[in-house]
Amino acid sequence: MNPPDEDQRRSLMAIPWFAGQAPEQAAALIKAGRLIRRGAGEWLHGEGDEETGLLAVLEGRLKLYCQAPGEREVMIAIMPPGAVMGQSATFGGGPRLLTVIAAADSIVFTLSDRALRQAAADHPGVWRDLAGLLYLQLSTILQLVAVLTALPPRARLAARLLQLEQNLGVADVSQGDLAEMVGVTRKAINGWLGEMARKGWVRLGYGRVEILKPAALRGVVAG
Amino acid sequence: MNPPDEDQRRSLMAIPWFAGQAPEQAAALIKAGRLIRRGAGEWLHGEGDEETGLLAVLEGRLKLYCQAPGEREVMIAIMPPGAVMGQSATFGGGPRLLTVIAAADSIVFTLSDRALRQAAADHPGVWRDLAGLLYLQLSTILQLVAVLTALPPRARLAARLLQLEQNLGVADVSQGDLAEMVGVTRKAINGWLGEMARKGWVRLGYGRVEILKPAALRGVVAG
DNA sequence: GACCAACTGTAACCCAGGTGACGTTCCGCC
DNA sequence: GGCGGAACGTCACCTGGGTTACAGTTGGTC
Repeated sequence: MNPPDEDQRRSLMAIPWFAGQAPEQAAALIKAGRLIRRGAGEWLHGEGDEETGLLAVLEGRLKLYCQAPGEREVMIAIMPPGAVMGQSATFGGGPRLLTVIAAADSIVFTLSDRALRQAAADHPGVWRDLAGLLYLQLSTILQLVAVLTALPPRARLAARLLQLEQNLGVADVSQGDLAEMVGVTRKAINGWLGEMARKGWVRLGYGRVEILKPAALRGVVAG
Repeated sequence: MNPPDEDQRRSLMAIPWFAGQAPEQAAALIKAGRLIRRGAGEWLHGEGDEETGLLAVLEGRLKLYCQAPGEREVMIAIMPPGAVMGQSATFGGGPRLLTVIAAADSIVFTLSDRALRQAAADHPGVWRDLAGLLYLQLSTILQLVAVLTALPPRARLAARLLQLEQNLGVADVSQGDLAEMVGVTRKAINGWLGEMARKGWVRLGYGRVEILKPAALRGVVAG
């Protein structure tokens, strides 16, 4: 719950979304925000924080859960360091839409909507960049929707793996989490990953999947 | 391609998103926009228009298609009159993300990002309302993602029907379109709708589904 | 070093839904 | 009033993945 120190400011400035802004504006935003720490498995907010605003992962990893009808919660994404998210937990008066849980010990930069508005008073460009961020998120999720409706399960798995590795070569996910995200059972995931491993496309680890042949996965996605 | 006339301005002002804004601001936005007409089946843009901005349906009905990997296009939503959408067809340099096609003869209000920025110069509140709109869309699509990953196919169908009827009691969709949105074959849709019809939950028509017992559908969604 | 929790591998059975193809009914247009 | 295209209803076969339950591993913790 502290303002970022010098080191952390530098890390934040390196995040693409901030890096793309006018330097003074980014600095102002960073100054207005707060850092919070969460241990693995901890719930992100809930202490009366404003629940609408921005979220940026500095260290660790956040799991995003979304409320589905019938008491279910689905994990829809995992945010790695550097990811930025515009969030509005309560909008339109409905129940909480998004639940954010730390998957590992994490340091997260948060910026409430109020702080955002204040910063925007001095730097009107904030609004444009916020809109840009939201547009970007919209396209990401839209893409997700397309994948979910159009692709058969195995292709969905491949798409998810590619999305999770993000050129890192490794996706840090358990097969159980993958199953939840893809919307199938862990058994199915396990079987398909086994196939892929036999073909030499991936190497399986404990809570991780190493992608050896991304091109092959892309082939599966394309059908 | 004309500015809205008096009547149409009134219709636009009645759309919730505009209605929620400061009247002068909404008026300025409406004045800055353009109306376009499209016949059923026509492609919405493509004549070199700016492709980022706002879209509001005045009359008719728009189908939203999203590009999925492997040359596939999935219909993800149908916009009824009154729906507003922030769109950014090309963002991040990728290929076209969203394709908009008129499902019936339609009149659509469009507002380019440039016009939006100009209007925002006089009425800074525009940005806040735009962000609000985008947040709202984000939650809608997020909800869609949750439904798609967590729910079994029949529940997805029920959820879609409820979403499409919007308290009108009738969903104007063909079974083929439903199939595409739910991500199953038309045959499956046909069977399930048949079941529901036998139970008296819905009445089937040509290119339409009349919802008689929304509560029963909600039950299916909840599982 | 021992323990516990989380994660991974696997089995037999079953049913939902996909495939591909066909005839029929409905709507709008000429 | 007839025609063409779109939407609906149905068939037989078959694969894929769900279900449930258990055993073997890994890694972190005390």
